[in-house]
Amino acid sequence: MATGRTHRPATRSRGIPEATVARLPLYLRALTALSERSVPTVSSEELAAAAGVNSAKLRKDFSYLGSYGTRGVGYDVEYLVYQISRELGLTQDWPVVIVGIGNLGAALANYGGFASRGFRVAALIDADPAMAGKPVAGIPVQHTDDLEKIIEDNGVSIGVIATPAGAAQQVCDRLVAAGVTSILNFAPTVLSVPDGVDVRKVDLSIELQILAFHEQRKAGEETAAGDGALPAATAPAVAADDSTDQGPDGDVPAVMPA
Amino acid sequence: MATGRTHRPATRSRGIPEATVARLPLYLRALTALSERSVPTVSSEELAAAAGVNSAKLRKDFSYLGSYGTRGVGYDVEYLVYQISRELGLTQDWPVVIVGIGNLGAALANYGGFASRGFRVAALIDADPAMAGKPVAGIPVQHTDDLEKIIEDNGVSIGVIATPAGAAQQVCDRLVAAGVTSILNFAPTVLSVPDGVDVRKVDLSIELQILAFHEQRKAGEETAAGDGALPAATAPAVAADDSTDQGPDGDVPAVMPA
DNA sequence: AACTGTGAAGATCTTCACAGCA
DNA sequence: TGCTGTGAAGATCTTCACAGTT
Repeated sequence: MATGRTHRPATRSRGIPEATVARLPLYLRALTALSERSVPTVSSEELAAAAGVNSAKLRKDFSYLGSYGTRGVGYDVEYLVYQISRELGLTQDWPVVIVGIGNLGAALANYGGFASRGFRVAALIDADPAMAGKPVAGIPVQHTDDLEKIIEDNGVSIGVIATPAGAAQQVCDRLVAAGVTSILNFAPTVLSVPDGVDVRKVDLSIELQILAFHEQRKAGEETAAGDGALPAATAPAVAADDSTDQGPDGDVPAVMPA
Repeated sequence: MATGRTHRPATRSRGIPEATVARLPLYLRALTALSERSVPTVSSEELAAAAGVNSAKLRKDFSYLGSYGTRGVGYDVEYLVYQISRELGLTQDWPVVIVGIGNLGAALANYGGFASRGFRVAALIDADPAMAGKPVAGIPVQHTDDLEKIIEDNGVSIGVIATPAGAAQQVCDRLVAAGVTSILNFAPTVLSVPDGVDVRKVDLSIELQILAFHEQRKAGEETAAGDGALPAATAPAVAADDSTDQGPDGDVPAVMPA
């Protein structure tokens, strides 16, 4: 979605596949955990298991970043953490604004992992005058009227939209006009943005619908395949593949923000 | 991720591509909006624009469901809404439990769109004894001790995990053991599940990291490509493609649920 | 004339399998 | 010997372009 947009001929050299980029955060998390346990090196097999992907895929992914491993040994954990962080642009600080401080917006503001890795909540913005000044997660909520000024003053380039669907496009337009070039959209709307602006969407409704689809199919198979014959595998296996399919929503925004 | 899992030889006939399934909710939402405006028919071109995808893709997607359109005319909105709903399994009611009623869990419980389309919050579960009995979104929170009973009594097959990362796998195991076969995971953990159980993950941290990657690249291009020559397109264009890349997280769960 | 449905080409992504280095 | 890095095969997904239908 919106992300993989190839503005320009899609650079050949710096060309890290979008699917790979989407997995780098996973690897980074697994590596961070290893780092905290002071594990010095990991093999592609071990790391792949921790990240829930297959080892060939992981090696191929890393090959796009360069040759950071050592044959016969594996990868140096600290070194990889640094390289991936750098590649993802996490060695710098990204000020983020959250627009729409309702249930979800407040939950996001309280999200601990935010600050943990390169991101900092620079401001909370809401259209409700009654919210203005009220602190959420220790940060005073500001009114939408000042959106442009806030974006500019803080040099914000990443915005999170957690408003109701109806307000999303308008908020998006203002964010973009003010200089934001990356948007994480929690409202169940398809946002229109100029070329060069990336949009990613997160939607509870869509996810549930996709699960329902598979759930329904399972129910059907039971009857058709006749359960009983071929007990089917039940041994625990790593599930998380690489979510190459997630999709946006379908109805109302995840929680009705202010 | 976990979803596209092809248990069994991957049925040939009923084989709707995973990428298509992920887009059906998008189409459904666009169609529902048209239906509310009493629009009788739409062309693939119009619907595609509303859903933020390209029309050829939409037509191909629909072709997997059957031939529901009329050449020279388009698609009957009501009919398509029904067909897609049926395909997604939304013509039946899916009881859902949310485990971990912290900031995020509460926000999810309050999510209006939940009930709107086939889903019903059957129960809220939290490990904090102090939460027990307290109503959230009008539903009394129940203690984790009763998890199995709740799942069985309500015939729940879809569970939402909004606990801290540390508790996720354990909760997942219990949900699965009690009969849940589809899980929506908001905790930043790779869940291990038996074959046949679908897991989808939603992670704020991952999404932001992916945006940061592209954001960083944009900054680099500016300098390299030398802005000035070739002003580049700036005309608003539909952004939302089809989120075929979303990924799971990387650090802490979206908001620290109880 | 307008628009769907789809074979075929193209682009991406995944997985295999093994050469090559430590 | 152990494990990475990667060409090549395979699987999916996307887009084209046009035949077919109303």
